[in-house]
Amino acid sequence: MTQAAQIIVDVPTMQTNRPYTYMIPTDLVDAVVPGVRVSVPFGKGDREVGGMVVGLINIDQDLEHDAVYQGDLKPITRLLDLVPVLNEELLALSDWLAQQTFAFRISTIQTMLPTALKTASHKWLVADQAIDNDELARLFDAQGRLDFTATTLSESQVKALARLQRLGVVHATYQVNNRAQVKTNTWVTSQLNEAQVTEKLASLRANATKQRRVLLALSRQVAPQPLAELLTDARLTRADFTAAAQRGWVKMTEKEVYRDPFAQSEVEQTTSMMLQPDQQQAVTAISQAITANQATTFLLEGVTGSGKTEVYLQSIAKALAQQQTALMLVPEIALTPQMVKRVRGRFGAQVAVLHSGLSAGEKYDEWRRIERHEATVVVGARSAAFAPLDDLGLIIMDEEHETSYKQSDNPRYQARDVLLWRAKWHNAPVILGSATPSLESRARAERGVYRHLMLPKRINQRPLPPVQIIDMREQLKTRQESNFSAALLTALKQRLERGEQSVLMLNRRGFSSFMMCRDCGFVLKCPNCDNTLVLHMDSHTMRCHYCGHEEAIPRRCPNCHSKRISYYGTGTEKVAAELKQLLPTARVIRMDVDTTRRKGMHEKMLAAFGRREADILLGTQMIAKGLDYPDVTLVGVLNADTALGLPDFRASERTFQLLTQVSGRAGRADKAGEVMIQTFNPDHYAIQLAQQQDYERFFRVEMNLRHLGNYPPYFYTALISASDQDENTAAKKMFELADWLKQRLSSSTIILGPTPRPIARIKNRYYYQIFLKYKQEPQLHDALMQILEESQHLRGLQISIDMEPQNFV
DNA sequence: AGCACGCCGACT
DNA sequence: GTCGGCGTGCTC
Repeated sequence: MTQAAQIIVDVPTMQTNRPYTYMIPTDLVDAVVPGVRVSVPFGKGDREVGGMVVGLINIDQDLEHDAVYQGDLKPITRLLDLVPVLNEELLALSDWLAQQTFAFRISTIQTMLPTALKTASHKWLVADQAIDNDELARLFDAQGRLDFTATTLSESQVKALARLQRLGVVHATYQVNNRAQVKTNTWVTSQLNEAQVTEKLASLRANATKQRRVLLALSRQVAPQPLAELLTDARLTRADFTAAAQRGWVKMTEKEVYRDPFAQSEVEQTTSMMLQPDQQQAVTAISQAITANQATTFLLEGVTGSGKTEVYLQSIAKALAQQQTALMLVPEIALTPQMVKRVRGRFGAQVAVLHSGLSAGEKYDEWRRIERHEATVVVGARSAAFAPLDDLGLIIMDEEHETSYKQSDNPRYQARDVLLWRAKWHNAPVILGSATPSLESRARAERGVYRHLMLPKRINQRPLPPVQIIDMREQLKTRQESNFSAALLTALKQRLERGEQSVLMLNRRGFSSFMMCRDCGFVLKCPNCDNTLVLHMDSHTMRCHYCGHEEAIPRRCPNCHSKRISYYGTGTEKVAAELKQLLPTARVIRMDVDTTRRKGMHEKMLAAFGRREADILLGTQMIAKGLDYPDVTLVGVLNADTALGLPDFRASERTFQLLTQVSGRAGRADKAGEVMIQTFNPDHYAIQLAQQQDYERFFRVEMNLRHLGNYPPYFYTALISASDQDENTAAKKMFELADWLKQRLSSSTIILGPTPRPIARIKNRYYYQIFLKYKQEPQLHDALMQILEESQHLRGLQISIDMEPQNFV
């Protein structure tokens, strides 16, 4: 019986998006199993590429089958893992996900693995003969090797090297690197007993101070100890112990350690809290599903402060009590230490955390703790949906309406769908929690697809803070171009006097500072992308957010040479400057993408605000989530409606969710809070209903509008985009495609477009898109697959497909 | 992706 | 004649 391996190679293209069959060398039989990474020769030049074993076949038995490749098989070169890094479940999930998102299988596999386990393939050129060209010869090192991947070479150099290769002067070798670095600590074990130490000490040369110190250190402790500890107190270096090891005094061993992202923070243990009747009902229903191993999906709808987290925690406890594991997703932004602390406070060291703030090494270590069953509860952002937990008993998605759960680039997956798939695999219930559920989820709850659980009351029984809407149109008539209405300013002053804190939110969605000429209306745009350049005060440049193009801030209008060109719109910097003028004594912390870019800054700033080192916290959307400070009695939204102008059918939903969420931030403890929303659209239903905190009404109104507009949740959506360097080619191809789709799909499907994308040109490529709305379209998957396959033959045209897109810009 | 094959124009 | 330009197709 001869076994061969089915391998997905790390070559992300349409043509190679299928398993390849490789021979298993005799010494690797038994070790090559599905889920291990390997290195294989691929293509004419036998360059080494990474690959993932996804299956084994018996070539003697299956020889007659058409499924088996009939040509000669190449052998696997090398094994990168001794133990599978993906289990059966995750391999199956990667397959399903590739289908769902029209991504390459290797891409979905890579997405599931921590960065440390992504292979990098490396190419070297080796000189076999002397190279007569001096310039080229200099590129090679003393061993006659040239790192082709790492060295930047000019085009002419590449060509010259290619000729040398053809002439047989040099040849190429390849290597697949395994980047997984296991961190180890050195431990020192003394090989001497007390008597021997004394004896050695006596016989030492008088000036052998280092040896003396080593022996003294050893005399203090016989048990093995970490080298680092020995080095702290005794003016010794690693070299001294290496020398001691050579003398046979000690034995040095490497012991694997985890990079612990919690290292510095000790958390206080907490215990279950008493539940309100609504909470109790929810926990009971969820517990029953956990016990019965039912893949029920619960929609847990509860206003801010209604105690959703306690329901999560007690449900997790239930799963753990059953010897099962639990997975909890939270939006990246909410993954502040506060949230992690709450989970860790209840479940201690068995909690693993996965989010983008961790280094590659830390993530890898957390991942291994999960994989080895040392961690049984995982809290993480979107990508943690793939945490390698076995035997899942419960899955939770907090703030399920958050758009960050959908990845915006390939593979464009929706974490919620991944969780529902895994729930089915494990027969485990899912909790989708939110104060303002997405219309999609809420509609499913309505139809009984999900079980609806409600937490309508706030735990402390205190009412939600009063919300006041301030009409900025009035404001504009009296005081010009200010970000602050008289009412908000008065309220801010009041808090200052009383020594209370305020939070100000600037809605940056659909909004940024750009340069506009006050005389001719000229707007500065990117020369590559036609996209408006955004003002960056930190670097004093105008920057394109799509291609990274940067240029100086213009002094005069490039169009009419007027000096009256200045920025338009509002960044937090500008607001902060205005605040300084209006309230010179107020201490302000400004929090936005620019000030929180550095790792850990986000937490630091929030902590400083929590310690009352500032009176006002000014920030973008990122401050809307998760903060809970007792002394905040005023929340102000400077511009509630910037998102409403966006060409996006979810604009109202997003605005409503944001305002509702931020309103919940005021007066959570014993002091009464107040919310002020500044807007130019005071009559808009999203703003009105957010003021009344009336999700139910909003749901009805919005559902009605979605129904009229044939939008989700009444219709499914898909976005096909195509780009080409030539605008006409892109447009022409897309019109053909739309026609073809019209023939192919049912008449109930609505095909919108093709239209140029809102930002039609990015990096000198022109974008066109087709938007599909459909109810039932069994043909759709095949049709889209066919489009992707056929686009391979169209040089230059790139097509991408986004199912249920979240962003249209 | 990256490599080879193959068919055309510009040279030693 | 050959060298090398890029368009085309394949990788177990």
